[in-house]
Amino acid sequence: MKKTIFVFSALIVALLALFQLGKYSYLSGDISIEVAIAVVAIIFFIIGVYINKKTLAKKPTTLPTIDSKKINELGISNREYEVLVHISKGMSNKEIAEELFISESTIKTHVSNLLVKLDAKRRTQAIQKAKDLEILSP
Amino acid sequence: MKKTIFVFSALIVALLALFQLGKYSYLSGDISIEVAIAVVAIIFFIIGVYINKKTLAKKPTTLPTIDSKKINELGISNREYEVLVHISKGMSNKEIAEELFISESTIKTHVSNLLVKLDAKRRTQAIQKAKDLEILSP
DNA sequence: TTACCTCTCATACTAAAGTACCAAAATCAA
DNA sequence: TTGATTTTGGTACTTTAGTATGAGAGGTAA
Repeated sequence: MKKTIFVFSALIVALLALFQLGKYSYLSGDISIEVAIAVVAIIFFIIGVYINKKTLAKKPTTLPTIDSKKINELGISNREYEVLVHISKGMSNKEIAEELFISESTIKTHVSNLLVKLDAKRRTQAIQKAKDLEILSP
Repeated sequence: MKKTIFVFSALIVALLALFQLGKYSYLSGDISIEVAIAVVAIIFFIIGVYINKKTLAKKPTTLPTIDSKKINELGISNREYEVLVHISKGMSNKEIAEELFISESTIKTHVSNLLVKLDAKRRTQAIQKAKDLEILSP
């Protein structure tokens, strides 16, 4: 909002400056009206494009939020979440174990706990539910 | 691209028209130069905003496209794809079999074929690859 | 220190998942 | 109708996944 006010203030100032330029060129005849208008047109066209780009750039609030509140609400621990992420990448328990330098048994424990906490019967279902709960990026 | 050319052509025409308007107002003195410039500024500002909105509106090419070309390229049949969709929902082979009114053996066959065609070792990996290939909605 | 939680690991078992190989219907294009 | 492809199904087997249970190590708050 503050930026918007600032930008429009700048626009007004620019307009006033151009008025003076217009009067000057009109009186002196140094600059043709065509050129002045063309310059004004180009400048404001660019300003229009720029402002809109700034505005729309922020707009995509299409929540790519990898929320952490629900993770705590579900009682999912750090390690468990880490395992969950690896599962969603399509890794096997063995591969995850090697990746995290712990035994496959431990992974199985984490997975079992995850399934309970996510109320899922399978790891594939856990992936789905986790994404629905926005604790995993789609 | 064609539209871009069209728009800029229109812009040029508009500029030329404004030149004439400028000359006319200059000669007749009916319209002050300040007003003319202000009008030009506003018009082109709006044009700039409009064009940019059009451009950026298409930009979010966040293809929610459930593409079908790659499905054929990978040699995935209709039934196999149907099974793939159910897998991505987190369903077990047995559940898919009941859903599609066919035996679990058949599902296993389809899944095996899918894994080969998607170059995956596990169903979870198949889900990931399928989404990367944009044959499954994220 | 006790109580509690997280992380770790193991064993033993059940249940899915996946592979390999084969083969009979069904579908479809030539 | 022939030939190719898809869909279906089975058996037998191997491999992951997942459950149940128990337990030790380390950190933390009461």
